[in-house]
Amino acid sequence: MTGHHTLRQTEEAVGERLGGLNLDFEAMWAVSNIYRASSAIRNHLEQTVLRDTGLTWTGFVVMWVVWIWGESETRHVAAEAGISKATLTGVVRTLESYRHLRRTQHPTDRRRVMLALTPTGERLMRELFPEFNRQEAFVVKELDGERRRELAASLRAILEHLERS
Amino acid sequence: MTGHHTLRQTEEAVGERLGGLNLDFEAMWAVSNIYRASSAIRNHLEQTVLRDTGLTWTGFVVMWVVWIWGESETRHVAAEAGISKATLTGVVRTLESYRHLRRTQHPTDRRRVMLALTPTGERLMRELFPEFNRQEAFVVKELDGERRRELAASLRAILEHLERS
DNA sequence: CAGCCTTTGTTAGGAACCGTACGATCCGGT
DNA sequence: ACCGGATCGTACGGTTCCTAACAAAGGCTG
Repeated sequence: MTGHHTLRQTEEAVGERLGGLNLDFEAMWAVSNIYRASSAIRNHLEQTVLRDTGLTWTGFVVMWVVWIWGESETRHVAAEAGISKATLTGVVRTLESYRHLRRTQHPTDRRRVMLALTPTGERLMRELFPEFNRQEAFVVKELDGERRRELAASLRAILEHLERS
Repeated sequence: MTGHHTLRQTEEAVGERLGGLNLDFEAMWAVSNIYRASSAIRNHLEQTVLRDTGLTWTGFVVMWVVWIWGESETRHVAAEAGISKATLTGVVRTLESYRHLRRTQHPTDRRRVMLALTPTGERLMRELFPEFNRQEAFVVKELDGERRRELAASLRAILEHLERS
């Protein structure tokens, strides 16, 4: 699970290797730590909450989006889940085979496909999500409320900036 | 690229849908924003820096690790890059076919495989990385130095906490 | 030095993932 | 009504990514 090197050792190695170059190290560490943290968190949640559910990470995220928003068009779900439409097609096929999700008709546009949870899927999310949130809380346990809000706000600023560009 | 909903709309929908439950919303937004930001940043860097290089994101990360650390054993590279050994096998095969990377023998243990950049790979990283770093700086442009450091520090705390557990 | 346990990287199979191309459908102008 | 362009979800091909099973090599204990 944990790598051979600590984060501090990596930072030292980078300093030695790139010390001569004119780089923005603060940006570098902010960005690379976002990526590292994201991977580590995803791994943690997969190993704890999702381990025995038969759901993949992406499958869970898709279920979550449909749960929060209710019956939705596929393109919204794909955008919200952060995956492409093409990927969603495959994921939905898997979730449909588990009877967690069903595809329904758009009321007026016959090209579009809507997604909705089945009663089974609804029950699954109702059972799973509290545990998921407990593990989310575990992940940020070392940060007090103020730092959690600050973290979320900084990330939101990055997201909004990238969306605008 | 940008979803149909804004982050704020999502937060409202979650509030309506989950308002009744006893959840840690601050943890939830911190964690989900880490994941969203990570995806958005990876997309941005793929579209800008990596677009015309023939490198995938993971390929670049593997190259980066070998570049920083020098000749390394595969298991270290996999851990540092955040991928499994099995995945690394495939990625290395690709990078080897591009002549960016080569596999060498471990001095004493014949099971182990070492990875090193070729001169071509070395030159590629030297050319690519400054541009990569420029785009990293663009990503965090909206955050001042203090908030960048604070962001990196909070993420480091999360990473160290997860590593310990 | 023989037997067993551990550790190594690879392979195999399946899901996720993307860009691209496509057929189906919708819509605006005529 | 029709025809052009825009938009929809899906099929396809290729890569990434994982887990599980594996063979090869090392290391330990007797």
